[in-house]
Amino acid sequence: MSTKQCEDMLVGKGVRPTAARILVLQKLSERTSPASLFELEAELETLDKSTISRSLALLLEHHAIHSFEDGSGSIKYEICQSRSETCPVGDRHIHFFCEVCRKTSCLNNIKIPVAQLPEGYIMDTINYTVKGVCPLCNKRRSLKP
Amino acid sequence: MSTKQCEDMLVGKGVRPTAARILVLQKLSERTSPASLFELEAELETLDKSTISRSLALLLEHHAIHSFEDGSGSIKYEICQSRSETCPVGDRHIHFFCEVCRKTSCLNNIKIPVAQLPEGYIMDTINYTVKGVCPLCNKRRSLKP
DNA sequence: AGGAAGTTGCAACTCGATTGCAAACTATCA
DNA sequence: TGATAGTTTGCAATCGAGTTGCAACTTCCT
Repeated sequence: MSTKQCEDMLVGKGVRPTAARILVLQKLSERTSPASLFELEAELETLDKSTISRSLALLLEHHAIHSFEDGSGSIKYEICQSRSETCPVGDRHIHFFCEVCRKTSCLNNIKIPVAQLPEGYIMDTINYTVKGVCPLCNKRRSLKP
Repeated sequence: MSTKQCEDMLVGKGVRPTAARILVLQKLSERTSPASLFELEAELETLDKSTISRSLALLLEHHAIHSFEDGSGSIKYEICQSRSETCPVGDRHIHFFCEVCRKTSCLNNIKIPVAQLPEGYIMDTINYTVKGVCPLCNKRRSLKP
């Protein structure tokens, strides 16, 4: 997304579009896989870790981004694809965490299966993350055993 | 489970049944909801945090227990229900994390929906955790708004 | 019994993330 | 324009979960 688009998205979500927030959102929009705070820090050299952390918290609060744990030990962040105010959980895709290369990827074509909860439970979001071995590592493995 | 049963389970999984490991496994077997390292430490006063941590790592390795992230910031552990060597992911239940009381509970009747992965991906395990508001907190909320 | 291997507790450390605080910036209004 | 209140940012310190190095202890085997 362009800087302008990011700015517009922030305003649309009710967030004051500061330089730092635009940079964080734009970086997330450019990526093809979810990013951790650490990765964002490395890719946004001009911003401090704490500034990125606070920006992410604000973007999360205003539903401009999602977060989830993939088992890597750090929380992953991803821009919210849906432009609607409430991003329906059933529209969201699942993630795959490779235990060999420790990379998380989006399985964009596979949507999160939404379970029917018992009476009384209110669903906010679902973390559906598959752990295993990705095709690349799988191939690498079978070549040199 | 009795001490003897825990010991047998450890031996069956190929783990030397030391006092610490039996205590950790037994504590997990007694609980109705998953426990964090911190909780286990509090409930097992005679054992050191590091001993519990190492025991959990070993039990995980030998598939006597499962672990998953619920978004609380700490990893949760749960005894493996299935007595079979490989605990099939489709037999496992989903979890619910309440964002109000920050407690994780098992939804024993709801099994993890298993997605079909694209060619080349090897599935090891799935983390399916729903976040939201539990019935108790929901009720409490509606009483005093 | 004696020695090797495995296990445990303590303290120190690692790592991801957050917080307190002061400086810098922004918006608003006189 | 300049004063001022409110917001945002960067730095350093801190937090909290978890792991590791090491020495003491236990278990196992002959």
